[in-house]
Amino acid sequence: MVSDGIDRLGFLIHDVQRLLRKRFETRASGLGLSSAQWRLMVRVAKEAGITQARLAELLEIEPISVSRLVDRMEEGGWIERRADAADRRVRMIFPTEKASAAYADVKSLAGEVYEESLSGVSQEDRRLLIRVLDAIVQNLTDGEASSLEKMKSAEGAAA
Amino acid sequence: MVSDGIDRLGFLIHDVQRLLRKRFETRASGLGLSSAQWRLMVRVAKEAGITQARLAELLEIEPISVSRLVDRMEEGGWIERRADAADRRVRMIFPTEKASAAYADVKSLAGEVYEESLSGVSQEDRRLLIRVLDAIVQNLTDGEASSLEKMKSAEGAAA
DNA sequence: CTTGAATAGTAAGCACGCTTATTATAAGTA
DNA sequence: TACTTATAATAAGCGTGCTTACTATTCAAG
Repeated sequence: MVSDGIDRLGFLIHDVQRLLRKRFETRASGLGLSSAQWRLMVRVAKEAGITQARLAELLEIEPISVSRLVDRMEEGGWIERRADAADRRVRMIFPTEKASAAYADVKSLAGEVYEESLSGVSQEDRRLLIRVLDAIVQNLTDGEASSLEKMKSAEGAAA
Repeated sequence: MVSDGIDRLGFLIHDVQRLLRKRFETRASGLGLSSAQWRLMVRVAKEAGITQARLAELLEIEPISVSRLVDRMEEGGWIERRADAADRRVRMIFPTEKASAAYADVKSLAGEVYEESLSGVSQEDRRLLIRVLDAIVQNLTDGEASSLEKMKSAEGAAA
């Protein structure tokens, strides 16, 4: 009950995240693509022309973090910013040729890392792992992420 | 096979780690203790007088990262550095009164966060989660961490 | 004892997250 | 139309990780 290991959950998740990131970045070091940059690249690949504000929402990081990540990715030649004719505040993000060419390779590289990390784990246990991780995300997201808006409306009505 | 969700493992682990850290730090914000500082504090609580070099090994971060983490924790009044009479290179780390007093509270706070995150997950699934995460750490650690030393010996013999 | 390698700690500077504040533009309203 | 508020992006500066490079000290060989 006390020794079910749940008290190690935080440290364990921290370790797994660190090791996965390290191994991915070691593999991708030839490309010069970090895991944060890869996460953003996936979104841009799915929706070319996406705005930075939308990227911030999807990646659940702050707009300023997107801004600087995009800076470095633009320098690295992975994406490019273009102006939006309809809204001059907006910078639309497009993948470069280089990004489109590398996409499939990086994706399979990520797949290899996952495969290595799950060596010896049964298909059934893998499915359960994903299911439980999804549940954790749900539990920690409920009443946090989307309730920000609700809070604002509620408080706003009182003020 | 393709849709077992394993291709989301990296993003999922990343999200879980981020959400756990965020919730912990929100709860602990009154204390002014970050999750990185908490990880270090646990080690110091278990072994008062531990050296920074040993902390770097245990936390699996670089000595320079420990150095600056310890700087901030010293400023925060959580730990103190003391000289080692036997080895003047060494700075021994001790918890302060404040740290000792807060330890149990922070530990139970962490427990609450884990409990919230696992709401609705059966005891059996929790045990399996921990087991699989341990397996991943094993898989990603093998031939990396401890082989550093072996590499050095091997290369050293050739040079 | 002296020389050279190893070890403990730190400095400088970068990546990627944050908070807080600012600028430019759009959109809503009196 | 003019004023106010909201939105998109960025700037400045901090926390926590990294690499690379440095100092101080200890240890191992000779």
